[in-house]
Amino acid sequence: MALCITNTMSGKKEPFVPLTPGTVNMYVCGVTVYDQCHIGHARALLTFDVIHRYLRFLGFDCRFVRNFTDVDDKIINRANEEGIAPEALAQRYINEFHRDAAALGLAEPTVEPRATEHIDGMIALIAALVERGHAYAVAGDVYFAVESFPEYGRLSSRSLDEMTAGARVEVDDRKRHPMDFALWKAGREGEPFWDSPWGRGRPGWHIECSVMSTRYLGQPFDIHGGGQDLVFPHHENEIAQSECGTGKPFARYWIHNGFVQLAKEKMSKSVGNILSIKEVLERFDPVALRLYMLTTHYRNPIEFSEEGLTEAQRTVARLYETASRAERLIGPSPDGAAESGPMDDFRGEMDDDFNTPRALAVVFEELRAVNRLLDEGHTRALDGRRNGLRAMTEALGLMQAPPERFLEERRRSGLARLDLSEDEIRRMIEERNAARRVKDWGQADGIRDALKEKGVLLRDGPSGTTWELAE
RNA sequence: GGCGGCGUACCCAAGUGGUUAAGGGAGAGGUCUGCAAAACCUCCAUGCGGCGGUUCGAAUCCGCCCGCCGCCUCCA
Repeated sequence: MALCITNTMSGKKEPFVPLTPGTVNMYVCGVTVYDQCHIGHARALLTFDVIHRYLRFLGFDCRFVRNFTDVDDKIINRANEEGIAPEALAQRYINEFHRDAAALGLAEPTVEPRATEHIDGMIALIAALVERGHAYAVAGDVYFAVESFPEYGRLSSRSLDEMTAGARVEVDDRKRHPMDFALWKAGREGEPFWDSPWGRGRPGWHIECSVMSTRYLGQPFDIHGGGQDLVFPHHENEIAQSECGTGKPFARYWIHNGFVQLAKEKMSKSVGNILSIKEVLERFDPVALRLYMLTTHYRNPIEFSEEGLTEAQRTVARLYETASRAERLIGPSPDGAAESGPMDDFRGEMDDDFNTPRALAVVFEELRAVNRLLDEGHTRALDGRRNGLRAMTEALGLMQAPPERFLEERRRSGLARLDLSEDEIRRMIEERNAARRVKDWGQADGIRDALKEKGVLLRDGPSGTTWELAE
């Protein structure tokens, strides 16, 4: 089965055929850098990280561009409030973004362009639009004339009439049509500006993505992605600008991820229910967050759930413990050949519009199979299955560190939150094992309970007693 | 008002016309263990918001109703 993708443009699942065999060009709208990223951003980031990883897993040479929008009204307003330069504010949040991205374990994009580095390209595209009669200048502003593009509204499947009827559209006499949008904004005092044929000013919101995507990927390119909320107006406007400016089609497959909800509600500033990535990662493992996100299909809404994250945390430990057990028994061989049956199943599910919930079902079945073989000490059969499990979890970005190192790190960071040292735990385990040797079960169980009270769980195995932290 | 999505077991969540409705968690029983824990094994929805309809056959298609959510304004 070949890869199929639900294309927002058609609303249907379509076989994915890249423009150039073996290569995928993908652009994903990044963030406007004026504030901390929240878990809604995390979902979009993780969704496209998994898509990116999976495309590479399939062997595609995947060129992945994710931008920063670093000139915008919100940035200017926020910078003014803080009394600092917009550039400084943007840089601060670009730095913050990079920290979050690293914490989330995102694979690096091929290019990470900034809007302010592409002003020339934007001016050129706007000039082309004016020349072709798709845009008009009014007192230093330049607007896109939506009526000049019959296809306008196709992505979001609505017509200009539907958009205007009863919609909350601001009245602006300078616009020819209420839905016309700004390509270029005349500069005001105290704002960043660039010289242009229409005077000093700055770009409108959508033009930067039209320019940066095609600058690095050509036009048309294969995949354009982003959050569901960008379908209209952002992506609709990008299409209008790019197709009218060049006369060529823009992006071929449109992918949009669903929202993160908080208490059944969309997370938004106005509701005041924002949860930053940082806050969440202070309490939950990034891999657990990733796993949790993947348990719901990327197009569906997902509820932020403490219970769900805690459960995911447990599952991540299970995954790494099994991988670690296997390494101890048969050694590491992450590049070894994988058992083909389960891998085919996994690919079949992922090929079906990146159906991660089903792909995870395969992962869990393999996890059980590997544990069974481990229990039986069946080393010969183990190798292929273990390699397969490893390959699947790596393709999803769930396994990014050697298992033992991950578990060690997890213990260390968890321990930092308890008033207990590793030595102390070892000492108590020693004490308990001494009691066990003389069959003083009361004393042994007492020590175990005391540790459990502190959040340390003991496990007696044939090769001694190990411990782990409760979630 | 216009456009779109969702409602599946105690919880999360796939499945969108056809043998037994994935998977995870919880729960029950079992193997192992001094007892636990972990791991493994077994069980756990004749039913998929409700009511009609189409069909040999529907969670899956159609209609109506109920409930929830998103977009139409900055938003991942």
